[in-house]
Amino acid sequence: MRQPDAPETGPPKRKRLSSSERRQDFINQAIGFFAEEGFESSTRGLAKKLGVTQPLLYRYFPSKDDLISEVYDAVYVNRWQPEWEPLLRDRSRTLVERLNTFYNIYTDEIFNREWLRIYLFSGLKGVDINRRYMQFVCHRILEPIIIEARVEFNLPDRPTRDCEVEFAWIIHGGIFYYGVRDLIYESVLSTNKERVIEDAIAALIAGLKIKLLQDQET
Amino acid sequence: MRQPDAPETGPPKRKRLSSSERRQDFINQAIGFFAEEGFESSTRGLAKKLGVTQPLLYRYFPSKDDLISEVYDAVYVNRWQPEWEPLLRDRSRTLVERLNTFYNIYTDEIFNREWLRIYLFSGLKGVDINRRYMQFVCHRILEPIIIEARVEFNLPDRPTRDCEVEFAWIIHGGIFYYGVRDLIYESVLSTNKERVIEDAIAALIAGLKIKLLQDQET
DNA sequence: TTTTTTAATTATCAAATGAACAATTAATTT
DNA sequence: AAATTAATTGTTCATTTGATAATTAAAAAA
Repeated sequence: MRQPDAPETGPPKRKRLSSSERRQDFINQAIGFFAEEGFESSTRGLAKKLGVTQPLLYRYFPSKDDLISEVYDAVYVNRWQPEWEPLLRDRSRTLVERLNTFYNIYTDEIFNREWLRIYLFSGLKGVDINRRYMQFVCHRILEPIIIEARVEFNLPDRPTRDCEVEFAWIIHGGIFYYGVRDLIYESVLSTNKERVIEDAIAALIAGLKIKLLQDQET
Repeated sequence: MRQPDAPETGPPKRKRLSSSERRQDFINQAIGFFAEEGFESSTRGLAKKLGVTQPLLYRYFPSKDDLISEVYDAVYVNRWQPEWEPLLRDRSRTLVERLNTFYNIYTDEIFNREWLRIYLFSGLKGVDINRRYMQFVCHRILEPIIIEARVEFNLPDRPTRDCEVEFAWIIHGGIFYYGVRDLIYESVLSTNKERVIEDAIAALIAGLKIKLLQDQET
């Protein structure tokens, strides 16, 4: 039912954005929508959340899958900051400092409901981009850490070993899972992220030291 | 089209199982089905996998949600073996031995596609049983570990601190995430589970030792 | 055997979904 | 004021979904 005497303020008229603005807005909000509801959810539901009609979606994306692809890109590709990489290799600082700094800003970026849920949903869907992201983590984070650790401990350079990377994965995965417990499962005891990361990094470096020295002998 | 001259073998007539047999079979197979397809998947798809008609499901379960509840019970409740608990507290063995034994048999049970995917799906769905399971892990695994560690290091008994439990969660979560990477994401470097667990436990004990001694001072 | 019970099927319903299109309306630019 | 185009309304069509009612047939009881 219409408001009887709606004055100049008027009802919310249709907003007309430029084609590119609208498109970007769709992608941004689609992230939030699919993160909450899962990728199986309807385009009608999405349109409702967007505050537009469902046919409009098809003016901007040929199909639902195309929209989802753009969501993946926005989450996986566009959120990694290139300046994070040299940070790990900055030998003017101790390894502990570097790792703490890195994991704090890295988790500042990915520890939010949206990112984590998109990650988990896409992982369960078995999409390829998920596997590629894990390789990315391996090459851009874990292997550099091991190389830097070897320098820190004055050990000769050599390729990383699988079990060394797996150990780094244990800590990295533990930190990641802390974020999941905090923001998805909402069952975390201490919300002092910095402290948790500090302890995890300490265990990572201590563990790596032992492992790298062991591996040295063989 | 019917087979023209089907002999005595006959077409597969409807199989009539006892009520309880059929019901149990439904639950067992539903675990595998929902683990693969997610809980949003149709009861028709499930019935097809079961080799029965879809309405038959509703003779055994009032609704889809009721069936899903039974799936949760079968996965979360019925797979924990009570004999695992005293194992952690058996002080006739060193802590390293106990933890390695425990995590090897524990992961033997939960590291399979079914269990892990049900866990991840239900976590995203936000169902309560997931949170309850995490509390279970906390009280039955992590806190006992910390208490046993304090004994191992000859420290006086006292209640566990949140940040100690969180540290144990980091390692536990890292191990869990190793299983996810292996069986869900299928991107693991070393499939030597025992070795990975061994390294993780070593880091857990070493990390706990430092933490517990630190916490002692304050 | 005949009767009774009940497991399982067939046939459906009402609502929701996804893809797609035509015609219309209205905000912005020229 | 005219041209452009963003966005809406309205609709179609084929599928899919959770769920129910009525029917059929296999096994157990008489």
